[in-house]
Amino acid sequence: MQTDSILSNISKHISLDKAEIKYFLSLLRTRELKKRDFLLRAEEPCTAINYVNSGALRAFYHDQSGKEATIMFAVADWWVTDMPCFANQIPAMINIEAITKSSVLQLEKEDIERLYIKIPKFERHFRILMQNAYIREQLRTLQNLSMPAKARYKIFLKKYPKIAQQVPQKNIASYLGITPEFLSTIRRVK
Amino acid sequence: MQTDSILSNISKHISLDKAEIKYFLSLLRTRELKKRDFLLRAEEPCTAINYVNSGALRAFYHDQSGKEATIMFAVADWWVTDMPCFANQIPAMINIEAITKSSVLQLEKEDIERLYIKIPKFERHFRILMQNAYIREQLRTLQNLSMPAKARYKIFLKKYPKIAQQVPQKNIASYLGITPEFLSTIRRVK
DNA sequence: ACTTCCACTTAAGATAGTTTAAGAAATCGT
DNA sequence: ACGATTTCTTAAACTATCTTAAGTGGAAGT
Repeated sequence: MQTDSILSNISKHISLDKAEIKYFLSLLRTRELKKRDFLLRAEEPCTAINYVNSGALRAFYHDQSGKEATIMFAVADWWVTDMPCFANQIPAMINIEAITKSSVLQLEKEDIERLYIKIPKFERHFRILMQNAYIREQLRTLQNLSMPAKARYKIFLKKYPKIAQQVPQKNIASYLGITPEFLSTIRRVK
Repeated sequence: MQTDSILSNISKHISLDKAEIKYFLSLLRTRELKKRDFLLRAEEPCTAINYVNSGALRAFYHDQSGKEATIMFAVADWWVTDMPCFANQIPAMINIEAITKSSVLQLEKEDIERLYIKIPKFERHFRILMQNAYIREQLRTLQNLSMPAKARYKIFLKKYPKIAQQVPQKNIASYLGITPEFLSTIRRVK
């Protein structure tokens, strides 16, 4: 199991001794995904939170009319799940699909709850992760409300240049909340 | 100082003994706001996180062109701050204004950091708050991307009926990301 | 090598939301 | 209780973004 990356992710916020590291790692399970495999499908139970070791994934919502809204991309060193459904143990609303061959480490809901009890420091780690996720989402809301699509696209390119190269245009369009056709016209006129 | 409400807010997630309660309360400072007073102004340092005892507040962003985007409302039993700026100790981007006469309890950044060290259980409390805030924002993003204004308005009314009654229409419009005029036409046709 | 499929582009017509302006209704200060 | 301000509504003209449709090029499958 590839564990260097996740341990360095965690050591950004808390420090663990050998026994704690061993216990933590014992809770993880590797999941390998080929391009276009689903890590999670809507309607299924969402039981795990996932750390991305390598590759790129996309979390998206499929509305009644079949239109897709991309909630987030996740590349190496990101955590991803359907948080509303993971937290409340209800069926997933969103899908998570591998855009490229990917490798993730999964931590099950029951195990993370045990982890919080056994090693309370992890509350801090995930408090900081949740705080950062909240901050990111809030800034995104702010941009969605106050900026036209073109400005949002430029910010996206600046903020996530790697992702912009790894994923198809139509996914970026659905992240920005516009159609692929309209993204195309935005791109035409620099 | 009114403390019943905040203690019951905290006891939803963690339990404190007498000494811990005493210490926690010693860190709080009451702030009374008249209607239209600002709890925080853009550009100023954002040093505190605020718990709303009573009243109603609105957090909003003012873009270059002077257009307002309402980030969130906060009524009794909500926590509010400019989280990006609070977390990173940079000048505030948003304003927080009292919509009605309000009373809040403030917890300073340095104090909350001390609190995390002295009573680590609070990491859990704020982990859950941050997680809920993240979930709320993510659902909002999803709605902003995949629904027209009218559907978003209906959801807003359903989710926050109290707020809908307490705040002016134009604020709701700026929360939804539309003009007050357009909100008016949406409301006309039930 | 050929076919099929999918991503991306372009363009025309349709719709959701904005802007401007004006009047009506509610609220505020004195 | 009054006038002054602010909020809400209505309507017309305008703009951003969507829908549909058609065409191009590249990737994948056989």
